[in-house]
Amino acid sequence: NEIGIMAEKTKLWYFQNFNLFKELDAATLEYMASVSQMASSRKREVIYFPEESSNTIYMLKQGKIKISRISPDGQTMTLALIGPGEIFGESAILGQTTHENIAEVVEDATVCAIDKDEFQRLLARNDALSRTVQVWIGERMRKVESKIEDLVFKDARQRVVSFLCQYVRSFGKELVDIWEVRPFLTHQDIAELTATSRQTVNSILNDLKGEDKIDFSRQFLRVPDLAELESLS
Amino acid sequence: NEIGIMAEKTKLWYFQNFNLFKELDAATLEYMASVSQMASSRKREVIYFPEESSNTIYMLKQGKIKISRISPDGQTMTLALIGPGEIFGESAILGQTTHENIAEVVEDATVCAIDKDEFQRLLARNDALSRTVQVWIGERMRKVESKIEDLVFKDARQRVVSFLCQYVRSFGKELVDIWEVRPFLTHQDIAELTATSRQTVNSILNDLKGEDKIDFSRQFLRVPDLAELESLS
DNA sequence: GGCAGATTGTCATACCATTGACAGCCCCCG
DNA sequence: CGGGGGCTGTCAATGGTATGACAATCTGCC
Repeated sequence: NEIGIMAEKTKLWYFQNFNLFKELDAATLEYMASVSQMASSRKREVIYFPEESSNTIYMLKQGKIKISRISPDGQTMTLALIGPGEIFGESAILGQTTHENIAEVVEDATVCAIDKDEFQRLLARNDALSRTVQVWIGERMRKVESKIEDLVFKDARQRVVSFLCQYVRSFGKELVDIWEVRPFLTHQDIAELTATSRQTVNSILNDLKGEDKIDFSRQFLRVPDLAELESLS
Repeated sequence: NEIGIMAEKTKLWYFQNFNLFKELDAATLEYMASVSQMASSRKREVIYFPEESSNTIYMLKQGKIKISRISPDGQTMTLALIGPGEIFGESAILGQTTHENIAEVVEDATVCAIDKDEFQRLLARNDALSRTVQVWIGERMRKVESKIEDLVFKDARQRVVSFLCQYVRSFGKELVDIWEVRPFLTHQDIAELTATSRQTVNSILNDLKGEDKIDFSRQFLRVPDLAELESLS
């Protein structure tokens, strides 16, 4: 990893703008800045591997991270995409001693790392933070459960549509009634996120383009009517 | 629900034997007993429905509960089976205001209910409990993620086998090298737990019986060599 | 500016598992 | 003790999706 140690002030500034920590007092933020480490990673770098011991909590300042698993025979599935302002590696504070997932950078990232024991101590001392983290874990749980629901109840097309909507909502911008995200993912990435095959993603995407539900190139994805698209999932 | 209010002493005794609360001090246990309510429910009763507001944490003393979801067109899938000593309805402390799942009794149960705010207060005051609950949430997260893994990587047979192993390990007893659980579930139940169809479960189960990997009737399930069975999943 | 590697497009084939339909069985309840 | 509702067994038909193969296209890099 290409580690760049940042000045305390920069880190503090980052924390102040971290939406998860909005309600924390200045002293706590300063303390967090002092015990954490900030680093930059480029696309395709891996933050942690399965089996690695998990003793760090990560906070993503910018970029995108994907959390995935690989089966014994090499198939890959992606559990989640992490965006700016989100935490990952949370299994460390949830009693797991080793990682079961792989965290890989998909878009050049700035990541802040904090030791899990240090974080535990903060949690114990700070009720507001503790509550915030609880809610955030709940959010993660909700997402994972709804992923199961999608896998069981929906077919490939609905899963892809459902993913596109979430993707646009999480990472896109609304510009005069049209939602846009950039850069767009490869079909392979989407296949791993939706538990389908590359070829299936390709044909679904082109069908949707033919129906004018979406427009895309390798650089961007645009959705003229997000509500309409969501109704298809 | 057939509610039987129990004497404080009985409730206290229950908590002392609740494995999640092993490390708590006597005063905390007494307090919990005083603010909680114990009730009995019979098979097929529902503890909570989707959309219902979630403001209670439940602890299961005896029996079995299934946590499931129903799709708009009526298909059912089961996320988890809860056994004695486990908590459910945890979404309440994870910031969800309403339930998304349905909790249904599958084997006559004794359930202890505690208000979520009361529980939050306990968590804030008691670090040991807080940590215990964190770890337990982590365990739940691990199970849910591994359910996704099964759905994506494994075929129907492997999923059923994998479920049988978990089921036997969680709810069975080892008697002279043979594992046994009773009562056994219906094929429909297993289908909902493994995201397959009733007919598929039936044929897989009979195949396994033919290969002498398992033995079962409507009353029981026996596994002569659990390690061997596990190797098939 | 052009070439190599990655990505996208398209098709035919194969197959796992769902669906529906129906017969037989068990077990409980009247 | 007999009937009926739920559960189990079995089969044929169907279909959604994976897979493999290959061509066309793009993109970044030398």
